[in-house]
Amino acid sequence: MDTPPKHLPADERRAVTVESVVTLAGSQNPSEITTAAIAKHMNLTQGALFRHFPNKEAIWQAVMEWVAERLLARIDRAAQGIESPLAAMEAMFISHVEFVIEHPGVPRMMFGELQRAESTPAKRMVQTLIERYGERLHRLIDTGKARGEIPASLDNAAAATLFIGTVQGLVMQSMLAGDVGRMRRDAPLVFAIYCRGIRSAQ
Amino acid sequence: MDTPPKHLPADERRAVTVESVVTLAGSQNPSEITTAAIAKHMNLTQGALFRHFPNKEAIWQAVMEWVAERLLARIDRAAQGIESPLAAMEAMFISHVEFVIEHPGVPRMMFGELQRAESTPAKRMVQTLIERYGERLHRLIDTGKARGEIPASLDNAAAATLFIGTVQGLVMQSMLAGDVGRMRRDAPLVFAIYCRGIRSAQ
DNA sequence: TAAGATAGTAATTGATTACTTACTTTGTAC
DNA sequence: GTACAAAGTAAGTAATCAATTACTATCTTA
Repeated sequence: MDTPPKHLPADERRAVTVESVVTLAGSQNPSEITTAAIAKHMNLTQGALFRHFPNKEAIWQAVMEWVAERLLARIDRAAQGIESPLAAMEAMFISHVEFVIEHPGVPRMMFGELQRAESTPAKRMVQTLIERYGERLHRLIDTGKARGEIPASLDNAAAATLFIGTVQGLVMQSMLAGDVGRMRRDAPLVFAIYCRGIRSAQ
Repeated sequence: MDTPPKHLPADERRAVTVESVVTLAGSQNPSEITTAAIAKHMNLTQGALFRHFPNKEAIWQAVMEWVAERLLARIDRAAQGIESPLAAMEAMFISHVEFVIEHPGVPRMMFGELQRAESTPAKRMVQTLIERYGERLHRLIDTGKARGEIPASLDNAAAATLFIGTVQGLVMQSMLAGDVGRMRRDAPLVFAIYCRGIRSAQ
């Protein structure tokens, strides 16, 4: 047992905090994660958190920054070097699903933030994340059209919406079943339907 | 101004309560709807709510029962009398979207309940709602296969998952944009892609 | 090694929330 | 019209939560 040191530098403590929240969100409703629960999970007193974050909102902002950074890096890496846009989209899809399987709290947190009425920093971070995700999809679809893999008549925005919705449908089914592993099995089947939908002419 | 009577029969008061929650969820995070907010919205004191519901959980249960009943009735009515299964699915899709436009709080509440870790009565109600929704889709897809509209090779479960995910994708885009109305415009475009996906052979 | 900065603890605070209680008003049946 | 039940009010209560405070332990560096 190498117990972690009691005192951590501020940036490391912030990183540990973010990871704790991501972990906790994997097994409970994100809106019910208290600062006390976060502190307990990292063997810290509740008040100590506020040495590193001005308030709870700032914790959530940091968490969503972590998510945006990691997820975009993951799908970019997955699509990298794949010539066919449709194949690249499939790689993005699968890697996104794998990311969610590793971090089941992520979709929970994203839904939770989007539901918020006020425009919090965390919510804005989710919004720009999905914006950037959409940009990547738009580029791939355009390339697909140029290469003749995708009919020019396809509505880009609808195709991008459906792509993200497809991931969400999988996530929701797994939340219902309480079994994230089945996403891995279902993902290729569901993507196959999506793929035929955007490939075939109107 | 015909002010509503101060004293309502218990069942009417419960109905008003449910409608208040649905309305409030349209403009704020469901998990942040307090009993005080519900009472204020219906010009009642907070304590009076507990004359009609044993606790807050019971209020949420009643709300989700309302949602399940209304939504299933709506999509059943939409699909009724339509011979072609694909056309029936489109009618279901559109009517579901219309339902969400009328009650933008509904998807918020459903997401919120599904995220809950514990198995509350409200969460179970959402689960059976989606189960029953899935049964209807399965039946339509089977009929479509029998009639030759849909290839027999199609994976029923994946197609059902994607159908629901498609609605969710639309909902999420509208939550992002803060504009439910655009769902009405995008719905036919997105469904067209889905439809080609399940219609075309592998 | 002394001193200042950094990171931690433990206890407390004020606000909020679901729920309760004692009492009052309103509708209705005889 | 009176009695009784149903429905509502107003003022609580205990619990929970984010944030603060006063103090302590631990690093770092001159």
